[in-house]
Amino acid sequence: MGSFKRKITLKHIARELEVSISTVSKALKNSEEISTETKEKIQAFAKLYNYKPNNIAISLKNKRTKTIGVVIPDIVHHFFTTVFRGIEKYANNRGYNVIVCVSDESFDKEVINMELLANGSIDGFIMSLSAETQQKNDFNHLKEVTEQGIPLVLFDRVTDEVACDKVILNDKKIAYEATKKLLLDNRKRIALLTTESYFNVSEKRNQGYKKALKEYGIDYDKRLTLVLPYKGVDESDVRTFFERQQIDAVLCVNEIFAILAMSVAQKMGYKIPEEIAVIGFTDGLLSQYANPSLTTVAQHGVKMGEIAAEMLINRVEAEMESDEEVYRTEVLQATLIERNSTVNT
Amino acid sequence: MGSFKRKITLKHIARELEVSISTVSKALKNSEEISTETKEKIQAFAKLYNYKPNNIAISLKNKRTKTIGVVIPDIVHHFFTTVFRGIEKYANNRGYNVIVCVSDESFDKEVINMELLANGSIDGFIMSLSAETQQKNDFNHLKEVTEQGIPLVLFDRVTDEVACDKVILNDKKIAYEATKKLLLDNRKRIALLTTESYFNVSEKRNQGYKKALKEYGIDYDKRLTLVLPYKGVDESDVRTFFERQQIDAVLCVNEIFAILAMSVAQKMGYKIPEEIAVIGFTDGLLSQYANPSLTTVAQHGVKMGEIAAEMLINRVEAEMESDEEVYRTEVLQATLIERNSTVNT
DNA sequence: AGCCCTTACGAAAACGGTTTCGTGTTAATA
DNA sequence: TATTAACACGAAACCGTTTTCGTAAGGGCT
Repeated sequence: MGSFKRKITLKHIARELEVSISTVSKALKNSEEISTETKEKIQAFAKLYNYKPNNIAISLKNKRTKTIGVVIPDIVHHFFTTVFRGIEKYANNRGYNVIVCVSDESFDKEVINMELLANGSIDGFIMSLSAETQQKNDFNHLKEVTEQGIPLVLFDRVTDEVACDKVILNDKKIAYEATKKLLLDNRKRIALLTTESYFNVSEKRNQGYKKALKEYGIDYDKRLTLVLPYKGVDESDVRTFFERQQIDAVLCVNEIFAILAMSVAQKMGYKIPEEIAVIGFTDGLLSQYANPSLTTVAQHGVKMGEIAAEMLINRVEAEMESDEEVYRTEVLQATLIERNSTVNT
Repeated sequence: MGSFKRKITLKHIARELEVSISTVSKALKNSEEISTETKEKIQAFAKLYNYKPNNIAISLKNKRTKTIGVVIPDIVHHFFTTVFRGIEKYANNRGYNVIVCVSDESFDKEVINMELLANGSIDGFIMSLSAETQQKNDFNHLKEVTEQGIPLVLFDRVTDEVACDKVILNDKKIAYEATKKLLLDNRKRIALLTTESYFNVSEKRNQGYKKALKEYGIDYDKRLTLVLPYKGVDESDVRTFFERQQIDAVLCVNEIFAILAMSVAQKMGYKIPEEIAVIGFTDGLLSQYANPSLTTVAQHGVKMGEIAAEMLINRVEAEMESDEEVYRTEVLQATLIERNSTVNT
């Protein structure tokens, strides 16, 4: 049969009711200009046929799409989905839609996706840098976007090279505190499982770790730091590392490293937390359901997403392009959630 | 200061080069109609000023947005993100963008989101029903969408009430096989941890479970079935259940139930898999990193997403609305991944 | 010289709205 | 009765493209 109720437009209503398109438009907006009688007639008709204005046409007219583009490195990832949830929630409340692109940690995909969206599809970007982008240190695609006047908010994986609003975690401080907690528990040989230093968050966490050590008079021993790839970690690497070094605690820059460390330690016969304490980052399902449950740094992704969305939408709607090129960097306080992979002091 | 490189349009180019807009448009499309000389001039200029056609305008003209709407119940959820990844990957390859809405398991949010997107923003929907929608059994919002001629593909949580393409798992069969595996291992008292039966996937899995039992001459004992809420499970409920029933295996309809069952059983002193074997659904991080690692049903979310996207885009591009109202339901074969929560036979 | 056919381009409509401005009708006022 | 203001509506421009159709200019032909 084909479809019946094809979308109806102003033109259809106008023709049917023998008025002009402008009259219909005004009537539906309840304009004072139109007589009550006509308005009622038009509104009734519109309701009957379930008229809804075409978003695309409105976008074209207003040069506003009411949608924001989110570019993240990975979607199957607790922290990012959590941030996304915050973005989506806040954005929806303010009448915005969210369009997602996944860079897959690839520079090229990031560039392509952004170029695609930057041509009118969205009012602004919220993003977290891909691994490759951080490694290459090439941010021209971001700069181009901002130069075109498209607002941009960076979160978590940010860079100083681009002038825009940012939302980050106080990574250094919380890593410092986590390490301190281990030190207070009289741990002396604290290992650090981290990623390549071009990840600015890892770098910050490393700094916090070192700062705490220093404060407690312990020399940084680089043999206690294990650098792992961000994807596809090999368990045996962790095992070798644990065999070579004597260790009584581990600080990990993410959840997977933590669970892995714990698992390997357990297989080697260590008791957790008695013999080896473990602290991770990201309070995901893994941390909650691990055995023992993981002490971890909660990154408050939802909150971060909400803030990012708020900053972006405010920027978008401050249209008068107030030339207020004063960008803010919002720093969120992470919190340490103590569970059973560390002893409770 | 403000921004320099504001987006340039055909009109700008036309004015600058003193030609008409149509000439510019044609030149940029390399039309034969335009002289080589003029084309080169225009193309050079366009390149110099980094001209990119405005997506919104093109969408309005073509009545095609090249974006698809995805509505899922939850984003912080391994299976859904996995499907999303498949959708995104396939869609991007065919030049489509993806806009996501999360229904949060709420009927109202699902309706609102769909209405918002159905007004021209997208070319078609891919979705999985929210819990509430399944419970209410109200699918008018879906029907309206399809009646408007907007293609729709349902995945995983589907319904017979709506005529459209679907992608599902052979839930019954795989649950049957999982149960059979436990039975072959000589387990006699197999518990089932499931959700309310209005979740059609749970219902199917329950059926598979029962079928296997029957086949092995074991009467279905409803006391061995524990129905849990889909969100916010209370660990003590599981414990009480385990205390009341003697059990030697558990089949769980999702990963969280499985990890929980395992954790409670361990706390009660049971050895896994020797005394109690556990099988879950969804091969996520939890299953992989659990201790012992979880035998689980891999749902092949990426594949499912790809298929859904393919079906949708084909439908969208078959424009001639060939009236071919022949809808397909693609059934994916799930596979059982055997790990250490069951004994290897 | 007159005709016709290319060639190379422009005008205008269309997509579906919003909005400014103009105008015919009626009623109130001088 | 003539002037004017209020009222109710329509015409048209505009957002940025695409595309159809029309046409001026120029060349080749008889």
